[in-house]
Amino acid sequence: MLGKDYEGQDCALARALEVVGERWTLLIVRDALYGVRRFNDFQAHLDIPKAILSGRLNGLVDDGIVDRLPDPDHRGRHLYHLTQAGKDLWPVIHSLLVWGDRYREGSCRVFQHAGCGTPLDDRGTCPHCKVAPGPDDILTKPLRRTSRDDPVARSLRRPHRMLDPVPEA
Amino acid sequence: MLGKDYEGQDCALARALEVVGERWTLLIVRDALYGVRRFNDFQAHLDIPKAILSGRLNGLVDDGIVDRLPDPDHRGRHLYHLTQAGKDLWPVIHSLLVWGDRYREGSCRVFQHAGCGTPLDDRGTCPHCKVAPGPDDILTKPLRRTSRDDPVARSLRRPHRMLDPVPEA
DNA sequence: GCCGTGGGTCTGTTCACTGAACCCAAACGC
DNA sequence: GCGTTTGGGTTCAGTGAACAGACCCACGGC
Repeated sequence: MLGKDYEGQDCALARALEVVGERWTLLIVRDALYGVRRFNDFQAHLDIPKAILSGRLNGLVDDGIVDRLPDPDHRGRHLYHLTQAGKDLWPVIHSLLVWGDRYREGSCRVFQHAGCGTPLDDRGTCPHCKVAPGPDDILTKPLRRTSRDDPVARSLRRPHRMLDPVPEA
Repeated sequence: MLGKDYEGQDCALARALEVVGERWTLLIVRDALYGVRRFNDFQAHLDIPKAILSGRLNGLVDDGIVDRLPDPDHRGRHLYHLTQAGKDLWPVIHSLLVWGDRYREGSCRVFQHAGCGTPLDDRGTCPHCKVAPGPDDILTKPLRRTSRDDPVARSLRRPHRMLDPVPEA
């Protein structure tokens, strides 16, 4: 995107959008929250050109949203996983999911507090425990079968805890 | 943006980003929440090329985020104001503001519940009343002087209720 | 009539997104 | 050993969006 910055805007919103406002970036963060960690899995699940994915992951590493670690099972490969700053983007993703669910198309997933199983409300809080759990304390499961059929989509059909790594295909 | 859609993504997040994921769009919605309604005011406050602003406003009207009404004071001009779907983007804006505040730069504004004056917490709820007020029930005021000096920025230096129209320059 | 202003549209340049091709190192089949 | 596949990229040309600036038209003031 030409000029991804918003120089003149003295505003925290503009600063946040400079990091996550580019095309694909929030979808990558969403997948990372779902537990995707391998380059190939992102690519398979997002249908994103490799050059763009590579650039976005580098940018997210530079911006401190994601850490790049060597993959212990495969020399020369990497695992990308969210930093605390990345995990703290969950409220952003969740509020967009809620809005899209209400005004565009029904959601395909439900999110519930891992501690008690209660579905989260629109503000991301557990109505039972009165807390706003972070992603590592949330279970998600699909509401319906989606149209995708890649290895990541297949793993995500089973209920699982957010941030839990998706198994290798 | 070439291909603003995310066809293969069967997900409410992708649908939401198809509406508000383009450059400038969320900043326009932010200004609309602050009470900006005139084409010229958006342009002055955002430093956005007129062609882009025109395109974005048309897109937002098409997507049902904004209504275009004739300006009763100036024949031939329009006022853009948020629909309910647009006002419901407030949680998205707020969560991005909170994230940008924490990880990028300190916020320049504070938001408080109009009913009781209590500042909102990070989830957008009023800790005193235990409700999540909509934008028409929120007061905002600047925390510090910003670097901008256009007519809209000057009006926004005074505390005011969100969605209240900014006065004509 | 003339000028200034609001709200655009048009134009040419720059630059990001895209798919396809290419590359290299490691793992695998035999 | 050797050829092939796979992962994780980089490079390339084509396309279309973003941008600044020029232009345009309707209205109001004088």
